[in-house]
Amino acid sequence: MDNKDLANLIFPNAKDISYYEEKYPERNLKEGAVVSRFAPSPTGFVHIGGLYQALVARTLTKQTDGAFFLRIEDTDQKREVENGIEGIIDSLKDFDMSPDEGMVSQTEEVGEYGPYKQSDRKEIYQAYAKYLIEQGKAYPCFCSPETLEEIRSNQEKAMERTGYYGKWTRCRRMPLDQQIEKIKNGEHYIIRFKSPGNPDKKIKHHDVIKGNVDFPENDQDVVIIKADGLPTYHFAHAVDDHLMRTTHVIRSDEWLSSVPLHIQLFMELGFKLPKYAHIAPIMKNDNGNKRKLSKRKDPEAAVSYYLQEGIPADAVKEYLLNIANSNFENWRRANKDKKMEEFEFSLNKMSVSGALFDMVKLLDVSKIVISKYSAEKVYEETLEWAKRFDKELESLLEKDKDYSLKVLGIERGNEKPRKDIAKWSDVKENISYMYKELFDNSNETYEFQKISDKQKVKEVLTKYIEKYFDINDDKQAWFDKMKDLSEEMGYAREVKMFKAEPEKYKAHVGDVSTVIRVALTKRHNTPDMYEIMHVLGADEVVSRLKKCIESL
RNA sequence: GGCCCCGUGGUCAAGCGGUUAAGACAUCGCCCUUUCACGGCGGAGACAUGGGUUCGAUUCCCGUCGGGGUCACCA
Repeated sequence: MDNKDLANLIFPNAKDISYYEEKYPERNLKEGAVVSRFAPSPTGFVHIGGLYQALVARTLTKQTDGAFFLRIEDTDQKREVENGIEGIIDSLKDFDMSPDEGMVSQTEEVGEYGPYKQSDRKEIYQAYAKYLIEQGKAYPCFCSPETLEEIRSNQEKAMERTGYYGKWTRCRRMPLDQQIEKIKNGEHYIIRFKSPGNPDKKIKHHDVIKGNVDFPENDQDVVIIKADGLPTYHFAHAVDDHLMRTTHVIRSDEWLSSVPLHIQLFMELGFKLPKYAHIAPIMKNDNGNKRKLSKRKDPEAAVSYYLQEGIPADAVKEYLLNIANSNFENWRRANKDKKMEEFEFSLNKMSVSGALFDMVKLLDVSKIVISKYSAEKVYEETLEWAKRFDKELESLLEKDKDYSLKVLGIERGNEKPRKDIAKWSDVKENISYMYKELFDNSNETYEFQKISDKQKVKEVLTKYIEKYFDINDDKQAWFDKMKDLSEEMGYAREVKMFKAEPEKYKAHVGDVSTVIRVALTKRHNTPDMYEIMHVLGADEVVSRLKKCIESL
């Protein structure tokens, strides 16, 4: 009787690990190619932090002609959510970040290193667990949850570290025949790793992001195969990332403290250790305290939130890239028209501690991204958003596409485009006055500013219609007439003149144009009025101005 | 509590023993031949703290304080 008999008793059908080692050979990639992955659990929506990790991993693999795959970590079936996998795949697609290999739907996958869903890899984990048992590096543990609880409370009483380790273990040194007998008797058990570690010794580890970190060696006999036959995270990580030939494990820094365990697992399994990059999570300020963005409390934790709000995926990615490598911003300013993929991303420039999520900054990034879009692109994107979230806007845009393109094209496509759209949900409010039906039915009122005396307003508008308005004027002529009108009314034709002698003039050309602007749009803030008039057309301009006069 | 990580303006951050301590967002002025925006110029605003080491510390070491992570048959 030896460990081999025990291993055979526990996993009689498991293959020899050499089968898998041959089946999943080293990838044939060029020197320096990064193989990395996004490995979420299908337990709900994709978290912005998950997208962040995926973006970092994917960017790196793209940059080095490596491979980026999606692995589904569904070893905890209790927490699994319906259509969880589809949700993840769709979210990645929404952000144009689909993986090169891995799951492509709830049940299908592509790639040579699968299965990419852990629950489909049961036999693989068992083969490696069997291997460990044969080597005497893992053992069956018969402790019940109650026993474990008892151990824990004893440890607490004795003021010692909690866990299943060293002298506290019950099954670690159980004689072989006793183990076999218990199994034959049908007792329940799980498989534990027999840790060779000594916590008095330190291990040095270099993390690509965190730098050098020293830890005591792991001495916990963690469970590697659970009662349901599925592996725990730690074991699955070691087996999968080895067999899938991952070069860089890029994950959230909550895993940093299990690195000693993972290193040990890789060593005992005879695997080559991948590089680790532990990313600090994106935080939120909560009453002066930092905390992780929470799925429960923060709507902005879900990536779907950004799409709902109408923030372009590109903007979210640029913002995230900004957090990841702060020199991205400078690069972006210097390379306005390049694709963000051309930015040379660097893992070790990533911040060691977690950044606070800044919606204001995101929106600023988004404004810049959108300002560079053509009218067509804005039209298409807004329409796509409206189809899902704003039916009224959808029909408004579709009713007269050419007109909508003109509206969205105002002050766009030039050197200094406007930056007043941060998200698609801003668009309707932004352009509604340009649509006759919305303008006519709006309950906004005419709010005049400096020149607000009814008689004066009426005079400005009447004179403008009768004497100065001509849709065929070029911009300079149009503006000169605005000045002429100001002068005729006794106001300053130049702002400078007004500033020099405010008492003499009472108002200036800007105030006059504001009167016309308000009459035309009921707004104080609008893009260039000359362009607006041209998009509206002469008839509509005159009709709006007359309507305003009547209302006075 | 044990172990580990972190601490530069409101936020994101450069900096790596000698700097007027960058830059971006936000904020406040001013300017830019109409408003707003864009753009330009300028202002205010920071090295958590106490000890060392050093001719000299934001940079190195230790303590304190503060923040975060982790200690499951969850990932």
